[in-house]
Amino acid sequence: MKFMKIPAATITRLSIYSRALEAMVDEGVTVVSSKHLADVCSVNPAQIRKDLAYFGQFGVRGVGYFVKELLFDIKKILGLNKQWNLAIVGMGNLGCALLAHQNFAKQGYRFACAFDADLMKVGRKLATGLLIHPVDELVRVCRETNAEIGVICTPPDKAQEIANRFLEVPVKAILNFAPVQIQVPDGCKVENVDFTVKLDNLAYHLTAG
Amino acid sequence: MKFMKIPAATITRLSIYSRALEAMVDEGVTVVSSKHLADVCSVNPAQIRKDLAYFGQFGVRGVGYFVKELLFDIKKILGLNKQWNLAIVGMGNLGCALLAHQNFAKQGYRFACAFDADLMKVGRKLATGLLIHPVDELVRVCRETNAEIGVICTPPDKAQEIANRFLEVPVKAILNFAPVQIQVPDGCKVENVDFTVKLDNLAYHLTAG
DNA sequence: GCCTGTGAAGACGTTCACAGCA
DNA sequence: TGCTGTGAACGTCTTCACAGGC
Repeated sequence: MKFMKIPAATITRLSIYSRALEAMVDEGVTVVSSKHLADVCSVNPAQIRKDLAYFGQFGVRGVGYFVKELLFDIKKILGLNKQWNLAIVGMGNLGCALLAHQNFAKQGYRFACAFDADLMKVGRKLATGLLIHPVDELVRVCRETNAEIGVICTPPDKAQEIANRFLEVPVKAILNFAPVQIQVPDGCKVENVDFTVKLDNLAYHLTAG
Repeated sequence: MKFMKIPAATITRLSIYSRALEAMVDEGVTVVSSKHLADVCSVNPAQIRKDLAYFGQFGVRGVGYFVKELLFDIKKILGLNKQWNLAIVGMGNLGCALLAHQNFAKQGYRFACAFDADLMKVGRKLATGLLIHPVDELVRVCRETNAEIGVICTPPDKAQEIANRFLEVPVKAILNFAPVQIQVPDGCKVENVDFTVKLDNLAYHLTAG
């Protein structure tokens, strides 16, 4: 396949495929067809083949895909063959829950440093042994700990300011849990995680759909 | 505008517009143009006008939109002119953080009941005064408390089972925080909130550009 | 002049359908 | 025969460009 633009949705699906493949490895499944993987991931089989085709040829005609190999290849495509250092800002309920969450570590994400604006929280040590730094030290500590991805768990009115500090580091990828659209220049990528937006979708569905 | 299918993305954006409009109300802004709102929401102005056009005419030519009115209309479209009752399952770090989170209440979402499989947690009262019920009682308690939207914060291997119980109630909308694709019949809508997928997107961006 | 509302054009992503190969 | 890989067809969403109206 020629060089072509890869849809953002393809990357999202690759991530979902990898999750499903991991489960299959655990279950001892060794070979999977696009049809079977499609059923598990609730997508069209052709979609899976096309998604993979952007990056090469991974299957065997008449057979399917070898689960372990495909998982390895997808993780490599996504850049998950290394550990990523996260910097988290805002140690409220949500921030602390994220730190304690097991899934991150399992996927190769590691919290390298934590920050809060509240001086009552600064200096406190978290269960993981991580120290809470004041926001003022964000740039310095992020550089020292090689933070590559910023996680924003602050109230919405503080999110842009934190993003600006991340840009200064520079951190070029931000996971934003605050319900605002953050403005960043090209070269920095923001992903938003917004529960309320999802809930609103459900409310709309229940109301109109 | 004729009857036409409304893109899912439109609903998501309406939710984002409403957030921006709320901020504008707080700031005392009374009129906004599609251009201005577009800047704040990082979208194309024509997109906003088209999104709104699916539902009617809300603006004044040569002027723009009245902030308060537009906010009211969008909330009505989304079905946010009522309170929605949530049922949450899985009172781990994340589940508890969600319960404590302020944003839900502010948008008209209310936790009506909570569940956990761990019998050590069952019977405990949460800070909000909400009692943790055993999962066995899900169907009954959801019916009694008029739960309309189910929130799944369990480990992935339990998510489908919980979804099945929700379907029994029946709860026709599910917000799923577990990193698996849940299978549901038509008539039930699932929205997934998956941090790891978002992080994988960022990792890919940092790796491949 | 300015900004909304909207048909038409364009870009993009998904699905089909079949050729190619084990 | 069975399943992948892929160009072509299709459908959907977004953007343009301008008519309509304050």
